[in-house]
Amino acid sequence: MVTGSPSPVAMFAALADDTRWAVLETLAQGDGAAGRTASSLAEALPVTRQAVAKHLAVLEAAGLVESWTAGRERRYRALGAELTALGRRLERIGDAWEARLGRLADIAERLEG
Amino acid sequence: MVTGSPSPVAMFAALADDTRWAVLETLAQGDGAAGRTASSLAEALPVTRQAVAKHLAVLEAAGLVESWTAGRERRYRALGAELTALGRRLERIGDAWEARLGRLADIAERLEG
DNA sequence: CGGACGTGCAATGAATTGGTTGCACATCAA
DNA sequence: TTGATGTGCAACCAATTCATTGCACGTCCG
Repeated sequence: MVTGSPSPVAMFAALADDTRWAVLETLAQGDGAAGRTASSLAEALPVTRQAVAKHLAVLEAAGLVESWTAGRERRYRALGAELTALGRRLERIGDAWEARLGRLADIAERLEG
Repeated sequence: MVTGSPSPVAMFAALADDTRWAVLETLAQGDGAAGRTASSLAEALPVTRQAVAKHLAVLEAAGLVESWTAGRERRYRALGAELTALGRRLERIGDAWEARLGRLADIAERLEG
């Protein structure tokens, strides 16, 4: 069953932890296409394999990571496109807030005048 | 004392809560320049004034909200520009991950060919 | 087959979080 | 001055989170 795209809030929660960022960045550094296992990641990080596995589960639930089975091991890769999409979303919201504040209007006026 | 710009992780933590988003959006809806008080926000939300005050403190520590004193009350306003900057940061990281994966190279090649 | 390796699940524990109530202090207005 | 209003701080509680250890199950290889 394909779970609908996760809520932004769930994504932010997934990104609100230093260890999780370390997992993500370690994951993104390697050869993405091949993927990496939780055990392999744990060797490069200061936490246990089980902790990494939990973080990967959170990240996958948030839609920021993808996983597949390869024999007796499970491989993961980072989904940069999802991060990019989330970033764009934030940008638009922030711009809307500033626009409402009337600042953009002032700037436009200044540019015209 | 001006605290250095808060860490992105702290910002994500601040954005990882539904009530906090409700606070932020209610704050951004009104006349931003005038600001709104915690009490005023609490009237429009299903939590107590103290809960709203705590959320505002978290948001301010994360650099997403600004506050100032006006007589006997404290007024807050949302800082959309900070949100926009955070969004851009996310975009760039996501793009870098995808680039490392070699997909952008493939796409470029396809566009050239 | 049988051992080694990789994974997943459950239980546990310390720390953090989101929310509440209660109270004390400051400020504006009648 | 006195009362009403708005804040801020502290104590407390339930729920969640991050990380650990221990164990059972599946899969590859000699």
